[in-house]
Amino acid sequence: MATVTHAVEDYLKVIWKLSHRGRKGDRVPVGDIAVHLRVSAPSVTGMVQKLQTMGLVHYARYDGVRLSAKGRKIALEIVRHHRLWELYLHTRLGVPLDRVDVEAERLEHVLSDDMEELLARALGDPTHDPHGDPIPTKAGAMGMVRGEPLPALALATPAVVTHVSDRQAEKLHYLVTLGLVPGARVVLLQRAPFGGPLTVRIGRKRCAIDPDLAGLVRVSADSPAKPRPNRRRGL
Amino acid sequence: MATVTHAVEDYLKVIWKLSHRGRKGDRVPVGDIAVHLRVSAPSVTGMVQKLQTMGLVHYARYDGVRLSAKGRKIALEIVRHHRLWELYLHTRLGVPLDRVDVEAERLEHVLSDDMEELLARALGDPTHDPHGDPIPTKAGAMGMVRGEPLPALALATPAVVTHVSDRQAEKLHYLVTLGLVPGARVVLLQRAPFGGPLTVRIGRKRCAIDPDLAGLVRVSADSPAKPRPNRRRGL
DNA sequence: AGTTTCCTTTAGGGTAGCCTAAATGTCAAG
DNA sequence: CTTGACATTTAGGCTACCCTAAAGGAAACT
Repeated sequence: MATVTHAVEDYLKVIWKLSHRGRKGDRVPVGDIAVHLRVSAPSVTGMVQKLQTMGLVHYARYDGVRLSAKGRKIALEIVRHHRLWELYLHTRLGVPLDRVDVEAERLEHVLSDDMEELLARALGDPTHDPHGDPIPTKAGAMGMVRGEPLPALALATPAVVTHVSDRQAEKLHYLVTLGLVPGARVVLLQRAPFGGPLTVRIGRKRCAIDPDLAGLVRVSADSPAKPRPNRRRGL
Repeated sequence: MATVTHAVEDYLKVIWKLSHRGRKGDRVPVGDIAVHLRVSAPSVTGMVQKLQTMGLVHYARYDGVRLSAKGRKIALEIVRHHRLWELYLHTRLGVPLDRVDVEAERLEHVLSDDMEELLARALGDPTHDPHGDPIPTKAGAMGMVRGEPLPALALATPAVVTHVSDRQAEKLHYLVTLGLVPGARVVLLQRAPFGGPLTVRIGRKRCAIDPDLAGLVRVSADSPAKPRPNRRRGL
């Protein structure tokens, strides 16, 4: 079996991510992979063919890519690494929420099994990363993203942020400056008509926010049962 | 200027290390580099030529390699990364002393300036790594290895281990099992004649140890001024 | 069906870093 | 000063990953 290089890991992770957007089954278009990896389409075709000979993906010309069981296992390992590092960087080193992704991107490829175990233990075998995304277990099982989209929250109901999407870096950065991070207490005060802005109380500040942007945030009505760890201030 | 790849960093680090053994000035033989990087000699020649065109080393055929100022700066950065990670892994994650090197070997290449700063701060801007090796400052200044070789210690004088060489992995492992790690309290009880074994009290255990092996350990007569952090047990 | 448009793939190249085999330089001992 | 032992370099090749330009398929509109 050929070696699983960093590049291979990157491809598998991206394929895994994209296959969860449920467009055409779980078949991922080659072009999408190219965009997300910032690589040319021919490069992707080439690598995907290689991944197939390695038994990591299923692939037919002009018909998208699908992870094999073996490929998915590796992808989940990488995701686990990534999210463990994110949590670690955020809670232990104080790396700001909107920067952990970039750092973890490089660290994820560099984590031995021993270290993974120590890292997970030091963090108390966590189930979610600092964005609220679930961390796959070593066996490959994975929880759900918790909560409902902030725009769907009932008015005047105290809630806690459970998840902030990290898909778009700049938007995430803005949400962080608003204080809209996992663990924050929020109340939806008002919904302007015609898809207008939401008025939200975040902590003790109040602000208006576009519903599309707010859609990147998930909240859970205030059951203070699960106070997730989210110590330390940002940089 | 060409990119500083991981491989380039590895070469510079090894050249830096080897140039400190003071054999022929600071000119490092190509062959030694090959041995230490577990790479063929021709590969080294090729890379060294490339490093020269990058202005990172001085090099003349058949006459060894010397770091340029630019090369040394990069090498010291990598050493700083390496030793910061070692200290972090050991004190914060409980990675055993005889394994931190391997892990840090990969992590050293993956540390942004921001992260380096956070890491150093989280550790209290330390001056020495868990083996007792000095950590270069960001500016490139570096302290000394402290203490004297254990075999040179005066008899019956309480002392503290300040440094354990990590050059030979198996020997280090053995020293760790003896408890001969930085911070440990030792007393040299007896020196057998004709280069025979030393009898040493380590903590409250007593053991006999070959003087060559003991030479890998440095100690400082017991001034309890600097109790270096060395928390957590091993794996 | 014909044609346009938008993927996607093939063809052909490039760089980085490693290798082995063969040639060449250095140095010391006869 | 020659020769043998050993270190080093040159020559030629391989793999991994990326690229651009051009060819090929699929799907949608006329």
